[in-house]
Amino acid sequence: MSLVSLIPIRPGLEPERRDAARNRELLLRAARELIEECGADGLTMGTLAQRAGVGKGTVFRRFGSRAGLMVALLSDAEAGFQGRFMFGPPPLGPGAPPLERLIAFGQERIGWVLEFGELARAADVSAYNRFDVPAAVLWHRHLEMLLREAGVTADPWLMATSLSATLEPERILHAVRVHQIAPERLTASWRELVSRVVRGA
Amino acid sequence: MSLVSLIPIRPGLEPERRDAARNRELLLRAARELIEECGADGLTMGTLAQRAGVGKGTVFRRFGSRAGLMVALLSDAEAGFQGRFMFGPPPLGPGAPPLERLIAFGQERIGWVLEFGELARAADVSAYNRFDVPAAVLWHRHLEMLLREAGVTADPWLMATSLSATLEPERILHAVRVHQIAPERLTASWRELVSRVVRGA
DNA sequence: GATCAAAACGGACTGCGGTCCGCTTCTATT
DNA sequence: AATAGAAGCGGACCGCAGTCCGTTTTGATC
Repeated sequence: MSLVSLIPIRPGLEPERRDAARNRELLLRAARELIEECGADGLTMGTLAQRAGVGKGTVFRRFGSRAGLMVALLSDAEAGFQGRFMFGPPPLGPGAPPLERLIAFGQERIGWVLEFGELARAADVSAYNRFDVPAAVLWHRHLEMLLREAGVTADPWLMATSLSATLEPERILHAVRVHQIAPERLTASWRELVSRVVRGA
Repeated sequence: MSLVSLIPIRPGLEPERRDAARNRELLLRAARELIEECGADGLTMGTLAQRAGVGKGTVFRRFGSRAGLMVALLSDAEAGFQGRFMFGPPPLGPGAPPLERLIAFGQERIGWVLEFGELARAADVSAYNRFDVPAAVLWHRHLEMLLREAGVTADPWLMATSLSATLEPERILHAVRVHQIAPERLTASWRELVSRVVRGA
């Protein structure tokens, strides 16, 4: 049972009852407040319901799960990132050579993780379909495309998978927080990695 | 608070009271039975305690957490794997050129994941310190050493991290089970990846 | 404005992982 | 054999994510 299919994604076109819309706003606002106060890990669904003044069932009806809530909260940050690497100025956006774009992608993503990583981690939690969340699929496709453009013919799909794995929030946060790795060192290593993968093409 | 420090690891030398030893055996046996019957995801700590005929507190005293139990159950499989890549015959063990050993390591590990992956996934679960579990640290060090031997001077520690990320059970199982990727394709891609990383040295 | 089915609501409820702490069992010491 | 205190035990207990289902709200239709 796919997580995605359970969450009522709102493309903004289908009808939504007024009480539903009002409660969505109440919940998102309350969630942001609570995360501000207690951190993403400190947010519980019960507290959220209470703070928003709705029942717990309503929270789950809206977001499907705790992870779903986090995904919803992340969507702004994700949309910004997606916009930049798809339509923004080079070297992140189109226009630069693919290797440059790959390097910039990793650099940007590492910065993004450092800013929104805790949320992203909370959105990750569970099972397999973590990799099938729309945003993850998009990033993966983007990397795969850049690899192809850069002339990598050896299974770009799996290569993109490996590169994605390197950029996972869990690992990056662990490196920075536990092993005190400086972000610049992360980006330098990413540059090395993609350079070698592409150069070997 | 490190997970490791909470789990009473038994190097076999410290004393262990007879009742404790007996209960450890009861619990491990019961756990294997339950996993046989319900799968690793279907094992609950309460059921385990009941089946073993001990209290729930005892289970947690022994293994610290659900993840700790899974680690204990994995230890045999892990020990075998560790022995092979550290002391076994080439190309996995010492004697072969580092690139060969890197390739063999990934291949072996992919096979290992396909066999014990579900357990490993259950042992992973939680937080940051997932990467600081002894076995993970050992693998990481091994990869780092091989990279150094192969002449990779650009931040072998972080390169080893990227390679480890590629071999994570979650991703491999996802690729195989959801995306129907054949194991041979995984190993081929791994070979490409390490070859490029090393060749770029 | 009355009607009605569908949608949304809310909070009691379940099952889980994990903790706590008073009680029991061991073992080292004499 | 007696004893003392450390190590281990067990199950009631807690907080959490997620479910269920009787009740309420909504808005389209007449």
